[in-house]
Amino acid sequence: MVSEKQKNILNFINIFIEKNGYAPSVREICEGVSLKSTSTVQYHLEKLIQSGLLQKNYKKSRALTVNNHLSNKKIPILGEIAAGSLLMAEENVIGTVNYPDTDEKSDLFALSVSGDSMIDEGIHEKDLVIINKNEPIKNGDIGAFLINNSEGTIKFLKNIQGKQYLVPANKNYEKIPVNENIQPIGKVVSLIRDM
Amino acid sequence: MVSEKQKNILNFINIFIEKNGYAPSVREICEGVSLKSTSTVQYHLEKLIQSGLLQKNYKKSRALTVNNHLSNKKIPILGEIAAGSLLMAEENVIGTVNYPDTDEKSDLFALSVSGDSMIDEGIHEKDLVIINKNEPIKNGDIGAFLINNSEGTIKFLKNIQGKQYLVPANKNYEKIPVNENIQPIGKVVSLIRDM
DNA sequence: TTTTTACTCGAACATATGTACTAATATATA
DNA sequence: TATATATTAGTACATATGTTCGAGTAAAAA
Repeated sequence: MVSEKQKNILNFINIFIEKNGYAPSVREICEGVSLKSTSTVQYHLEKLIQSGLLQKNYKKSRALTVNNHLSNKKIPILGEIAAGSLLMAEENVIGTVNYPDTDEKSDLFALSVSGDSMIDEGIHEKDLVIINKNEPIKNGDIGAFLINNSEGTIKFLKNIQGKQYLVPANKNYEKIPVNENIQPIGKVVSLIRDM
Repeated sequence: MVSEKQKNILNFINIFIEKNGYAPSVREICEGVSLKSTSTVQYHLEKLIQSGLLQKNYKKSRALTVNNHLSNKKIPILGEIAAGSLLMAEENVIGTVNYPDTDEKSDLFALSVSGDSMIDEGIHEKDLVIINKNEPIKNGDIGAFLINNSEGTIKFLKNIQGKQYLVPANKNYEKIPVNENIQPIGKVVSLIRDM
């Protein structure tokens, strides 16, 4: 599907971006891969776009983006979960954190932990938990949940005598039966603590 | 030094790059920060370059690079600390982890936690602790130490009645007086747990 | 053989884009 | 008050750059 020349071009673009921090122009690609005509490069760029390996923006200079699937994602940190919505509205994003993720299907975000309901699991206040919205919360997992469309929380999901509960890791808190007021957000897949 | 407008522009450039994968043109910055003249943007860009916050390439389109000192480092994970040496010999590296680091002077590595001596501080077995060899361990800090040139451990460093001790966060373990057999390695600056 | 496909080139075009120059305004400083 | 500094705007220019078109070559397929 993609020829050697096209791989060559893609590689050149990758290296160029890594080195310079911005994409090469069509003419710079010409030089870089020993082609004399800009239209030849244009031709190959089209092929690469068709193959889904590259993205281009019509008439915009140096507006190439390589679809590197193994990249380090910048994921948003949400201050609190918006009432009535699981959407990550722009105004709720209080920062971003770099997180290495191999899985394209994952939909990650980070939450800053408030409270001590999971202290016995070593999840402290102000810890950053990474949540994957596309990973189901199974029995025994720690997940993020939205209660009454207003409050976000981190709890164990546990099946006790046929009923599901949100179980804290702190004896001072009660377990919460799962009902229609509780929406699962995603599984907690990682924890980051800065000291 | 840098005005609000300049911070505003830098922020816009950052967000733009993050969103699109390439830098904005001067005119796109105009729109983005509500300025009507390209020369005004040019003026502010010059200021930002003088401040060392931005890099530009003469006459090249969209060739802006932001000097984010917040780069993502790949740091080595050590399985165990080599006997008789604090050096990170290649053969001890069992992997790498991506970690966003602000400080260029820092010398970071990661250790996989073994044992439960710090469980009450929420540091679990198999957690990854990030250690900065160039950051001194102060009283009350959690640090990494090498005992008898053979065993690496994570403990509190605490000053008790004029003497220094390595203090575990687990009642089942005793505190260890600091003597010549104990070498400080570096401060524990972060913790990563995958679940 | 003819036809198709892949690749390349050259030249020209249109414009997106960086740059330069002048002027105006406001605010601070002497 | 006069002077300097910071900021903005408008206009125009030069060119860097993406795009288009036509044509040629070589190899593979029919």
